[in-house]
Amino acid sequence: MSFDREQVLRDAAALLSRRATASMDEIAKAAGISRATLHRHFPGRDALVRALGLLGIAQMDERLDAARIEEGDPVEAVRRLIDEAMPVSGFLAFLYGENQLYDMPEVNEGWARVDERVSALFRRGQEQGLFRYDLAPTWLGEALYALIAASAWCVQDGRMARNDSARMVSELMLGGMLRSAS
Amino acid sequence: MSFDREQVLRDAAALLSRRATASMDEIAKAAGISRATLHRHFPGRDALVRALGLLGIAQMDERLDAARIEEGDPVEAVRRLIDEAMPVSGFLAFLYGENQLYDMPEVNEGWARVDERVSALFRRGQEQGLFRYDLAPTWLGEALYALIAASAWCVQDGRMARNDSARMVSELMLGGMLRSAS
Amino acid sequence: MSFDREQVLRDAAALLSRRATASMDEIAKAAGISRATLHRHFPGRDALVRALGLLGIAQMDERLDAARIEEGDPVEAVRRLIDEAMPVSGFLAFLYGENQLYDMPEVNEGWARVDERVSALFRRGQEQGLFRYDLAPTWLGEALYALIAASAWCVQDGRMARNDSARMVSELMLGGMLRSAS
Amino acid sequence: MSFDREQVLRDAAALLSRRATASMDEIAKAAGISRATLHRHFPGRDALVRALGLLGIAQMDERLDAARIEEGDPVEAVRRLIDEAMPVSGFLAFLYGENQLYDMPEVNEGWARVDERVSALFRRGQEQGLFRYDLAPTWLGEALYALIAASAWCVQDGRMARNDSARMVSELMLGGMLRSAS
DNA sequence: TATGAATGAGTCTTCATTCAT
DNA sequence: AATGAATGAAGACTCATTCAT
Repeated sequence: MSFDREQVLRDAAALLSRRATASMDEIAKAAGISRATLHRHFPGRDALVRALGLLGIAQMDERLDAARIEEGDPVEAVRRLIDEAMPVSGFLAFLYGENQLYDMPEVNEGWARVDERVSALFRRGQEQGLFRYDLAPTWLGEALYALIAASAWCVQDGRMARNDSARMVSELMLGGMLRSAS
Repeated sequence: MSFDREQVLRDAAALLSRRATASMDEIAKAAGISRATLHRHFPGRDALVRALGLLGIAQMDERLDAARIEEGDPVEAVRRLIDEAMPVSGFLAFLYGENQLYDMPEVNEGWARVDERVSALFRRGQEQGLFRYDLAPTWLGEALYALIAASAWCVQDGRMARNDSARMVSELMLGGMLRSAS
Repeated sequence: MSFDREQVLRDAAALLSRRATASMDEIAKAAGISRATLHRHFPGRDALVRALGLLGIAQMDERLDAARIEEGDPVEAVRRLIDEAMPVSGFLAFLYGENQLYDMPEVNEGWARVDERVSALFRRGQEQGLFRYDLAPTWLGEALYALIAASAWCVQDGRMARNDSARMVSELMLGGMLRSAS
Repeated sequence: MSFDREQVLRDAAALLSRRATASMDEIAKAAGISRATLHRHFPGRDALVRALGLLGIAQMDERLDAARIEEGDPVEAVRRLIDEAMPVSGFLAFLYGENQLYDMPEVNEGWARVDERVSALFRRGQEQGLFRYDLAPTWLGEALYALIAASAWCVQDGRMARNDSARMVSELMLGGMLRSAS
């Protein structure tokens, strides 16, 4: 069985974002490989966590690029952002929840860059008079990550269809739950 | 220094909801007592987690009662729910994130009851034509918990004023981030 | 250095029969392995004590078989019993002194079986008019275990030659200390 | 309830000779007093063990005096020794089994003195041609302590009548278990 | 003197990690 | 690359001990 680094990391992120206390043994099992192999490729738990952080950030950067969030209508940009981010929601959930990452400067910086890009989008929407002024861009960012993570867990647990998740997040973020005014 | 069980649990919930891997030592320090004292009152980590789960559920039940979420205008009921829940948002964040609780039947049942009350409110809002039909009550519940937890963390980290948090969650849930809706 | 389960148990029995309060660390050191390795093979102190009890009983059963204590002249049977038991005297001393074993049904039953075989030998000797009637089989059994344990400790402490120990016990049990009896 | 130091020590010796791992709590309960009281009178577990050792030795010295083991017929002296020692058999069992005592010089010396007096008796018996030459005085001493301890436990467990115990030990030591020659 | 709270110290236990096969 | 053994390091837990009531 060949070793698929990205798949292993995906499985690890999915597990760790739900159970931060998972042992290396459980992680290896979840990824379908042996402890020793896991250790060979990621020498130490810290190395694994770092790799998860770095890959997660790289993925997010790619997705933000693909979504061209700096361009066009902010509302549509938010939709594209969510659509693009959803396939890597497992990594985002991990990044959002894992506090150990705070001790890793490189990861921290990378995440700050990602977060800044997202915040900039929200600011741009506010400046164009499209987004509410009374919700801080920082909070909108946090809320977005929280909702994407929540939807990822719902999908994982079978409480939501994978194909619905992007819309569930987009609609709530953009329109709220009220039927009213629209 | 006298031992305040509820305060200890509050501190423990705040810490554990952020770092599920926190050691008993860290928890004790966060609560300002010694490891041994923590163990005397909660014999074993499981006991502590269980106590946290049970207290969190009891608190939520109280708050749902206080908010009278089964009564009146669903929109106002949601606002009251969020207002009331915010003071115990630390416990809610813990309940939302701690997967070990799944192994404790009593806690599980309690949480299911709380969750059902919340879902019922969302269903009621939909039946009255006030809430959108295309967002499942289950998802709205998850989103609500996720946003409350996120706001609790923002407050903890000093990125949001405590007094703003309820409004931040309410507005996003009810109105979404778009200005146009008003 | 390869792991020899029986040797580890032998060392543990020798130590625990003398110092019931010995820590797992001391036991591991006495066996020439690390604490962690000891724990890997015997997960928890109870498991170690149980294993010691079960092995001790199995050894005694074997030795009673080998000594054919149910056959032939009771006096000779007692001599054979002592001769055979001496090589496992460390385990017998452990079984004799360790009261934690009382909480382990399987060990308890095994020991009761061993004890019954020994008592039966003493009863048989009495019935054949060879052993004194005024010393109860139960007491003779206790005395035998106590003397074997005592001799094991004397050998351990270098106060008695290993090769003498069986005779020391046999002679005292059978003939008493008086010279006149001969 | 007045505090009876000797009674407390007697109870403690009885418990500790059987369960060396007994906690201070259990010891206090066995003696019918509170932990704090036990600690007031014996500041620390070591102090308690030391007090037990010293009292046990003092008792034995008294009993050896009372038995006048240095005088008269060695056989009768052995009988008197056993008769006198039996009431303090609990302490003797403790002294015999407790290895922690080896670290206490005063106790060690005291015990050496007691042991020497007992050994001297056995030597005297051999010199007078009454005791067997092939059983070393050291071994006879060990055997005597072991049998007295064993009988104490049998009495404690209800497997032997208190009034029989001295005879059970004397007869076995002096005459052995054989009916034959006498 | 008894009781219950609090804690430092030390033991028990687990886990990440390495190594040999 | 997989497996099982071995272990240091770290966390969980218990107990002796002190203190306040």
